[in-house]
Amino acid sequence: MNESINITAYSLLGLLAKRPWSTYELVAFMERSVLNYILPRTRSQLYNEPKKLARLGLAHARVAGAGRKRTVYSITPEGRAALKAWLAGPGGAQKMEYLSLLKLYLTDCRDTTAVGERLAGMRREVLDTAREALAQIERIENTGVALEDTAPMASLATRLAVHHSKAQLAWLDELESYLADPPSADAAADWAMGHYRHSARQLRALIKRHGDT
Amino acid sequence: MNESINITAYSLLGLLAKRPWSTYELVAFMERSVLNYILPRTRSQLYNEPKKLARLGLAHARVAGAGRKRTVYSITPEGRAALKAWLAGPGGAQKMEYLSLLKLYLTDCRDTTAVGERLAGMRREVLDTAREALAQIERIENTGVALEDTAPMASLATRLAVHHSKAQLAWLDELESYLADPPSADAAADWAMGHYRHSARQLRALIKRHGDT
DNA sequence: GAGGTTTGGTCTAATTTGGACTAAGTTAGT
DNA sequence: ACTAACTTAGTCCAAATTAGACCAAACCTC
Repeated sequence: MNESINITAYSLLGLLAKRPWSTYELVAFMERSVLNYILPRTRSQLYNEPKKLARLGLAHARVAGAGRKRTVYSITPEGRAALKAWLAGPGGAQKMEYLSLLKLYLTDCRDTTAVGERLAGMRREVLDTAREALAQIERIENTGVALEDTAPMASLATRLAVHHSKAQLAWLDELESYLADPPSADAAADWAMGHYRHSARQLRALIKRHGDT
Repeated sequence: MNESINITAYSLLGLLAKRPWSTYELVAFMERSVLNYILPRTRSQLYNEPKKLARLGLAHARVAGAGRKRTVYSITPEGRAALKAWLAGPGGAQKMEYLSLLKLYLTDCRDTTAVGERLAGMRREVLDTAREALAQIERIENTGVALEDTAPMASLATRLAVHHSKAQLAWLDELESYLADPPSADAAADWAMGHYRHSARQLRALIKRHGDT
């Protein structure tokens, strides 16, 4: 019954290390800040984890309530210690799940109509993501950073989203050329091989240039 | 008790549409091909889903076994219909989870040692991912595409991984400049604002250039 | 013929999600 | 002053998913 503390709980603890938050604020921040990009979590979990932190003595819960219930959490010294230990530990590569790409992968590549539609849909999705990121930034610019997101780190994390959007759009542009000139049925294997060789070359160059360890 | 068919099951169905596979082959492919990048799933689920497909009549299971047990699945006409309907449906933006970045986000930005170590770790992770992708490509090049991964789509999906690695490394290079010249405590807010404005400008340009719908 | 590796899986607890549900305060219109 | 609609601030639970330990047969090597 030894409750263990998971990634979600640690990240909430990380926010509590900066100041006390009500659960609602924590949830709103996790959903609306760049954290939603780095660690998307459902509401129900976000509401559960602070309770666990309190049970474990890593945070202190105080029901501050004129009228409506509203629980405010603050970090304890034990919490700070646990957070510090966790932050010192190793990270982990990013994992992604990309349903549209999966569907593209599984559609018959000779069905150029379906492929074209999927590509258009993916472009829309990427642009929507970009627009959302932009809206987030504009919210921060209008209200002043300090309001929700004081750390310089947040602005750096946001830059990753920008680089990602750019990469994604560049890739989509590349794919458009597929539609413009799809390989014939018997040349498909060679065509794919050409792309693999191109990818391999680029990867080798990247590894060489950046990995002088 | 109406079993529903999930994304994992659909993607396995998509593979079965190409040819019959044994469960083991399906698992190996999901783990070692670019699908592991698009839809990472655990072994236990990958072993469970084909059974469900069989129960629902979307696939047909045949125990082909000289000696050892080995179940081979093939798609049924109902399976093909279900797959087609699913593929025609909408996709979904990519979701990611990036533990290292989360930790970077939560570390105190004035602790340049910790930040530096985290950045170095992230670079290692990205390079490892790139090396793995390269190894995958080389496996395909050596054995011939046809063996496991016949679709041209696979080579295009792989290109996304390349674009992603490139973007990630460019971002890391940008972050290095943080270490070289960290903002002073009282200039931190302005410094972050500068980055936000830069991001906003780039996002607006991207949206304008690519989103002429 | 002993030991290690690969093949081909099963099983379980714990985690996580998705989504329905509540209930109180707040705002806008009549 | 009354009420409808919306936002805030959550709870609850079944179902999906993961992590990872476990198992056993077949193969390879010495």
